[in-house]
Amino acid sequence: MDKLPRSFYLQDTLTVARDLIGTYFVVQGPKGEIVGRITETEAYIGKVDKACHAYGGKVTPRTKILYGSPGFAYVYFIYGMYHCINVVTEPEGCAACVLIRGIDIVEGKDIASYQRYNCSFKDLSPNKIKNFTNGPGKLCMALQITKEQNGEDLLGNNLYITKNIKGVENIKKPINTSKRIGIDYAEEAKDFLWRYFI
DNA sequence: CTGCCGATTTAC
DNA sequence: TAAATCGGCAGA
Repeated sequence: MDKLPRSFYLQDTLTVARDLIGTYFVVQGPKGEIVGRITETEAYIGKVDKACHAYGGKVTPRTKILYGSPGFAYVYFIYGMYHCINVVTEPEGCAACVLIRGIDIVEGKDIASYQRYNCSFKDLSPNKIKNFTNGPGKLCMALQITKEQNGEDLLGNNLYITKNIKGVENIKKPINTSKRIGIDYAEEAKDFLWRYFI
């Protein structure tokens, strides 16, 4: 189990977004461990990106964490009912991050299922399984990630990412790119191919 | 303090 | 296609 080091998050944001695909997101929650293989990410880079919350150097209480050290969680509340989790990238002073948009749960399915649908995983319909954690708000619901986790160190013990987990082969699949989702207001930035997925 | 809007999800 | 639902932020 190699926890990704600080130097990983220090890299260029597009590199981090691409290389996070296929890694394992681990949450030690109150009810136990949940592990999900990352299948979809998006990059946000404040300096040049009108879709980023910290575009143009904007500093607010919410965006402050983005300017800090890499390898910390940026969790924000959206649409009055959902949370999204990002990992902060690049050196301190650069507001940039990677949004985790999709995972496949490989451990702790039942815990996640109760947190998302309030029932056992075995009782999920095919449709619910398909829509289990294939969106940023969905996966935060399943992993019970809220603003409690905002600012949490991803090199700590509660929340981290590993390259591999024991007993599970990290199969490399072709990584696709596309425009990012839900940012049509962002002018030229809406066309950046900063979404990565398998 | 007021008012608008959103890096979404779900049901119809 | 539209509703749900409220914190964040800009502007008065």
